[in-house]
Amino acid sequence: MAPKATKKRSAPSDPDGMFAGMDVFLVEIGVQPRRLQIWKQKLEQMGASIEDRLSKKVTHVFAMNSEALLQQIGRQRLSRFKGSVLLYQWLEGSLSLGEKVSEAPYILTLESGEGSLSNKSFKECGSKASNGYGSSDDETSHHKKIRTSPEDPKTASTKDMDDTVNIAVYEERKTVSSSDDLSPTHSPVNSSPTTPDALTKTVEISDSSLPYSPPDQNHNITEIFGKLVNTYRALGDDRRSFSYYKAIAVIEKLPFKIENMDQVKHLPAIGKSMQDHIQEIVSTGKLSKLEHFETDEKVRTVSLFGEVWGIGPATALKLYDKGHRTLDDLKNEDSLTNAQRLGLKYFDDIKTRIPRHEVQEMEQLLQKAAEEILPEVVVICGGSYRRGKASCGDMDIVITHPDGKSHIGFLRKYVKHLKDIKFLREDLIFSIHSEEDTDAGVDTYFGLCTCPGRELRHRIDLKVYPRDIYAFGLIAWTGNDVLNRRLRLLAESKGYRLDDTGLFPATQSSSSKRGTRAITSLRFKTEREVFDFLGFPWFEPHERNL
DNA sequence: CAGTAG
DNA sequence: AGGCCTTACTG
DNA sequence: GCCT
Repeated sequence: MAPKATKKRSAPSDPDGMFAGMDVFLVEIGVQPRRLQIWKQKLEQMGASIEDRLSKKVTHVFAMNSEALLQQIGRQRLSRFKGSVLLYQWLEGSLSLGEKVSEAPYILTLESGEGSLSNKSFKECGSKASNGYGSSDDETSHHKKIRTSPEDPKTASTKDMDDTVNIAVYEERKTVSSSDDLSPTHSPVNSSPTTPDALTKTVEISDSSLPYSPPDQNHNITEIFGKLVNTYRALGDDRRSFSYYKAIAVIEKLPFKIENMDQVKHLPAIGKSMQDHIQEIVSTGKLSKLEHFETDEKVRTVSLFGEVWGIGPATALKLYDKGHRTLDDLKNEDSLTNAQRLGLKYFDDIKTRIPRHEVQEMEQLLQKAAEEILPEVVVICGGSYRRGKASCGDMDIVITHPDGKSHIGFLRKYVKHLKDIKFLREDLIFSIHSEEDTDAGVDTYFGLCTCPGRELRHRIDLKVYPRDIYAFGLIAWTGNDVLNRRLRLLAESKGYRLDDTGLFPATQSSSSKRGTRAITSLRFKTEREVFDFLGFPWFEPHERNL
């Protein structure tokens, strides 16, 4: 019939997206073009439509600050506008949370000047490294637990470094096009031998061109909450830990410094307890609850023990109850497993972050060694390395083979060889699954390795994927965990289940029966195809530090 | 099976 | 009141 | 811990 269906939208907007029904007008003054483009794209993809002028249908106006707002629209026309006038931070907050946040804190008014006020101070705080609790931290990526140590003063500086590099990489992103998949020999995104000079320079640029950047005005609060995240995690209370983790994400996005409780009353993830805590921190500067934790010998000891690879909350508590108080004590404990003993022996080694250039060196070694055993094999270092970080807590190596079958049995030979050349030093876990039956099995090895010529132990994971589900493995092990979670939730909302082994139609029986492994994943060759299928905007690996 | 890891 | 991640190995 |  009527060919009215003009479906020419390249990026299919999702009518059920979180911005559905919104008609937005964007004040472009003071917005970095790239950032603007990203926002436009996301708005449209999540159901909003963008107007080029402030027409009647417009429901939302976004601006960087009140100056830009006035400059573009003018007081009169503005006073006639009945919709919401918000800071772009609302967008940021909603995107990072995956759902619309309350508009109240982001409302931009000319009278109160709240927006312009906070905007002023943006310049001062500039591009302060956004402290990444859990998520943006790269200790590990994936859909893992919340494991970080924001309180560790020793790692503080490296965090800053990480973010710095990200900004630098951001600049040269366009040039790096292929991030993907089945292309042997040539490594993906590693190329960023940024010099210190280049770094500082880039930072300065971004300082002036990103006047909004990460606010981080409530660092006092997020810092304390971050410590609670780790503490509860160490105690085995993952749920509670996660709550603080989510609260941090919300608070970090706020464009103002919290002073009275009304500003925080209706924020998502902030309930009664959080409000009380914020109240106490704002008025006293500290949180007695945390102080208590930090002086409690039991909590401190259990936390420490839990940092040993292989020791979790339960074991840590047992060890404490046995009377152990220091890591030295544990060395004489014979109930420890092999892996735990190794974790203990190389405790400091494993905690030592690996400079990017060393990871690069090892990745090349790994690629070369792999090809000697199996030509055409694809070896990519994922994790925080692939996301462009300046240093990495460990290495996540994702492997496949383009012919779809010769990956089988590869890992055994590979590991043996890597041991022969003294690259791999100690084993933690070795699980072979591909050699068995019909499984779309992933072979996995966890162990310790050393950089050539050195003795310092690093954690390394080797994972071999069948070609057909390789893209999923690559996505999952590149992370970060926030991105993975969003992908997973998006898939879920569209009736699928996503994990590192594939994308499956959501059959309810998927959880019921065990033997029914026959459910096969949808096939995608590249990461981008997966993103596209899910209707998720494409993120280059270095853009996945959410 | 509990505990742990990613 | 009950969900908030899933899956596989170690011992 | 928060949220439905």
